Amino acid sequence: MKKRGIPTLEDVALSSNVSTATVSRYLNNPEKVAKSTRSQIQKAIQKLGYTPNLGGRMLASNKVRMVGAIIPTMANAMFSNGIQAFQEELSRNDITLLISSSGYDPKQELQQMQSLLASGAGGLLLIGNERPKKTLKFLNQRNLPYVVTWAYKDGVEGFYAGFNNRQAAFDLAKIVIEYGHTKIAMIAGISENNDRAGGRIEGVKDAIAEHSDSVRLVDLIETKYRMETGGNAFDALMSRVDKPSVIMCGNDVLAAGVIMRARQRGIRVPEDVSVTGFDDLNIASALTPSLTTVRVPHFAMGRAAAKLLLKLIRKDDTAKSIEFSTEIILRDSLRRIG
Amino acid sequence: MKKRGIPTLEDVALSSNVSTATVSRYLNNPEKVAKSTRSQIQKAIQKLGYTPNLGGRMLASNKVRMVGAIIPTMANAMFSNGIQAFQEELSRNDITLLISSSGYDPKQELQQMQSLLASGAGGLLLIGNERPKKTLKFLNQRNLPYVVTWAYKDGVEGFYAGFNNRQAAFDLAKIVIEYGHTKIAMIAGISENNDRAGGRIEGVKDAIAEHSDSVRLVDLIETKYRMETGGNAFDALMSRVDKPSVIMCGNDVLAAGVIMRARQRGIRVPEDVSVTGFDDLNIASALTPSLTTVRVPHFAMGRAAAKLLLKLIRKDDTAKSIEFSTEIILRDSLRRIG
DNA sequence: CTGAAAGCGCTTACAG
DNA sequence: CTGAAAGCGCTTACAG
Repeated sequence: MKKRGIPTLEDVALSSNVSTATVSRYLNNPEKVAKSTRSQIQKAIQKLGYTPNLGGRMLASNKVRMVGAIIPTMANAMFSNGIQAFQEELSRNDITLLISSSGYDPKQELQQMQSLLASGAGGLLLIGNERPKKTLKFLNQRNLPYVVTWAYKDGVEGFYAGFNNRQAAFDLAKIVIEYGHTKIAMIAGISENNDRAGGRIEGVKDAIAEHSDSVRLVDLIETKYRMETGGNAFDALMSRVDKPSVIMCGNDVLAAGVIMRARQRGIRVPEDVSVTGFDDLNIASALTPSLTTVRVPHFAMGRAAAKLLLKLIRKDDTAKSIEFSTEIILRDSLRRIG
Repeated sequence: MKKRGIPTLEDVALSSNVSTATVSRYLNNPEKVAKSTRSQIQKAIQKLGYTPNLGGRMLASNKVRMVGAIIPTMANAMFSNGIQAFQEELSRNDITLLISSSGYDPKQELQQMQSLLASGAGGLLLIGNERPKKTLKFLNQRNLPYVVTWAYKDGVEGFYAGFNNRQAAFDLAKIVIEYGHTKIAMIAGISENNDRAGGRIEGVKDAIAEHSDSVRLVDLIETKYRMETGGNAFDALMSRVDKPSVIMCGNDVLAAGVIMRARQRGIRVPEDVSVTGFDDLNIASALTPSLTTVRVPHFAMGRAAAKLLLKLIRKDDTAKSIEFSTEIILRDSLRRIG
């Protein structure tokens, strides 16, 4: 027992009159050790209070014991449920989750990536598909298994457990148009470096383009996903001469901000203006009026992402991207007009 | 570059014409390396995409590089902001966060604890103060630094960065009583193994006890922190002959469920019944009516917890528990009566 | 079923 | 300011 008094594998070997190789075998593949030897070792471990040293293990073997996730933010509930499911699935496989946040900043994301790798991550969960060449090069160079979630792209290399933001927003916008709305405004997330926000904008534009004779995009404001900024954008929109009949929001947090601000201003939703969200967070059903939004299968997605990542780590050939479908949830904040 | 193609410190040394010792120094104490050497090494690291190997580092030195957090759940926004702040502060100190969730189950908490330690955690963030002897013994035996948050206890061993749930609930209940409410019902979280939920219940009871001649606790329902269970509890309360004039909820999620269900039932808040929450999540201000609640300084608390834990890890003598005060946020869901 | 030995990638006195 | 070398605790072919 060296300096720090912490018993090592060697101490166990000495104390049980076998080699370190045998103790190691006992620890990792007990069935490869004779029964009588097993109990000797077991006793020695008990007596010494031995616990394997992670550093030694990591260095000597190459097993993945941890994976990392980098999410834009833990504030708000946007990613909570997905990450919860991701972590639970990892835990079931005896893998620990390292987590960090990037604040929607690609530079920070790269930095966090490096730091997670340095912390032993043997795989990564990333949000969205848009990142600088430098980051991609790093990932590639390290040959690190990773899964992209919250987004989905067809026919592209890489592995996804996500959904098509553009399609989902398109579907919702089609319904909005079908409901008779011709003057659409959008309050979106900031699309730079954020393909989810960007995709949602594109989806709305696509739908409008299909009805370019009658429907138009009155205004588009990009802003941070916060209730307050959503409220501010709402004020800006409603002070236009050319007011929208519906405000499509890039997520539920923005929509909550809009609905709250509308109440403060005495503007009625949906009588004076309709509102839609995206995500179907808890908040969506709790708002007054309840929010028409897009339901994203956060939980299933997080879990699937973990399973996929695990397969990649194990070099399982059956690893395959999964696209989740989203669902339009019609509630009271969107009304038929015209 | 050995087999797996992952560059090692040696590769960097080779590529920059210095010894591994110097590269290591550059990594750990750049100021001990000549400027010109630094930039050589920097270039090589860039070129190779080198990231230090954790196993090697852990084995060679004894520095703490990761700490773990075990939170009851990541679903909902309850802990999100606190954990976000915690992680950011750790990141500033080059420490990675290992995270896991216990589902409010003490057995799982212990298991997660062991697994986080086996994953290299050199310190722990724990929520609340109530845990089985077995868990405490384990913590003690490992002599592991840990900080308790979301709770605070005076004159007890251990380190806290939290607040007094009982006092906070007491303060809110006093105001409720001052507003003229005499028939109080409470929908609380499940208090078994949850001192935060328990403390909030006690606080309300304390306040009622001070007015036992005029005020009483009509009913107390303990349930999971979910909107739906909150709604169900609301139904149960409003089907009583002896209806409460106010429903104090153990947190904002429950309160949101109550307000939503009330609307569905055609029961007006606060005209027919007042409602209060706890936490001041985003949702609180977005509800209609907006929710009277207790504001918890999640962000400051998470950050302080990280700083405290870091001090404990560094064996800094100035490490000291911090108690945060909470604030009553008066909004529309609570009205004066009588 | 077991052991001797090489090696995993890093840090750190120790010398210079 | 820099390098040679020992050593951290484990796993794993390879022999036997």
